[in-house]
Amino acid sequence: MRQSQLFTRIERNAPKDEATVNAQLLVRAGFVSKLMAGDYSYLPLGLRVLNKIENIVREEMNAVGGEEIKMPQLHPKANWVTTGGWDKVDVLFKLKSRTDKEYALGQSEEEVVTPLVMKYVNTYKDLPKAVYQIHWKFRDELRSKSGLLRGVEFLMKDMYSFHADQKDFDRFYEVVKKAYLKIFARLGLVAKVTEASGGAFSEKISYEFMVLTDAGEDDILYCDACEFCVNVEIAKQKEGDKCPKCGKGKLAKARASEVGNVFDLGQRFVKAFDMGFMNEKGEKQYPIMGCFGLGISRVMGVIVEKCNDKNGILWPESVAPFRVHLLALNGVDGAGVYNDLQKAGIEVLYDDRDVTPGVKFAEADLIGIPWRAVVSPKTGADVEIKARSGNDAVTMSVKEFIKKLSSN
RNA sequence: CGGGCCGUCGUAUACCGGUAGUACGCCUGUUUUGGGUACAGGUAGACUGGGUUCGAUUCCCAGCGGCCCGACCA
Repeated sequence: MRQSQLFTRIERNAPKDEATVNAQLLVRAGFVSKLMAGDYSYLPLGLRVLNKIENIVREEMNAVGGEEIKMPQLHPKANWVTTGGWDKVDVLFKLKSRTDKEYALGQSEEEVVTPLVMKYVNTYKDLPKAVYQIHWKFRDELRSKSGLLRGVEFLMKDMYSFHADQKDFDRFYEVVKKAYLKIFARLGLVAKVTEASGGAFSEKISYEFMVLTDAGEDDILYCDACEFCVNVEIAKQKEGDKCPKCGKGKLAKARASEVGNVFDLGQRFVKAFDMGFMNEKGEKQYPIMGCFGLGISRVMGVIVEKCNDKNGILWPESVAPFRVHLLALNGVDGAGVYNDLQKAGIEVLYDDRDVTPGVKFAEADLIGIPWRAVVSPKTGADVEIKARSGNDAVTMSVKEFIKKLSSN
């Protein structure tokens, strides 16, 4: 893409009403624009990042057998009354039609997915099933905050699974847990699997996937020797205590942001809708249901919180809006290099604007594309390459650069 | 929702009870050309509604909006 075509522009000053790093950098660089507190437009650069995160999640959900669907965001009141959520879920947005019919905006989709999937589940032979969607969620938060980290409208992957028995749910949980850890690794994040409360609708503990960052809203205790990690809201231990799991390590306290979670929903929802299946003996039984959430837009904010320096963002290659930022300096035409890179299947943002080199360098650092390629009177037919994360620039032919990128 | 702070060109800021200045941006021209080049000219602003006052962008009240802390976040 030619940068001159972007309708957005980089701001030199950070917006005064954004305090978190993710909001400041993403707004300044033109990835997102705030419509109101907790609600952002995703602009061309930002949407590319969001789509990349989404696709990584989609690949891994497909790999564990999830079937992608898209459910309505506008829900009839009746489904929420059936489960009791209409009165109990505080964050539920409720609205009325002009004929006084009442609706809810989806903040999670058990009320829709349960009757939907169970319509097709008649016997144990139809189980297990896992369906998911990647869709916008609405939550009537009392206070949105921290840029993309807590919005009233946010993009979430939510998968729902149905199992004939607890054992099968436990098996699937382990499968998804591995998939989640793989997803976060691909996104350049380290997530800790954290024991947490199951919330009002599940008596069991849930597991949260936490990324350590001061911009987060959760406090966790984690073992410095093993994988034990617990949300302080249910922790029986305190900072400095011995790890209850391995007995060797000590528990450290940290701030974290919840990027994913897993709930064992038990039979609550299927019972509420009275939707069961027939077991081998011909008896009616209710499945065990699981819910697996992953906040796509929040992940985007968390990545920026983790990957930045004083000059701007450093996107991991897997989610960067483009792989290469081509800067044409001092009147040199970079179109040839641009075409060569594109022909090689490399995503390029080509800064073809008529601005001074300093501006291009500064804005390239802010946008944070992993590779910077410069063509100028100095480089001749070659390109000068620098990683956003590094300090050293090297000059090579376009061919060599393409080779280098394809070997990475 | 409780508490705090705040609302001035597109962005960031300044001053002021007698209606606003600066920087960046943007437009025009010259200049410059490897880390936000320099100069000149131009463009553009007091959230809304009440009140006090001869006069309000400034003071007071309300509304709307934003940020932060807390609570909340099946």
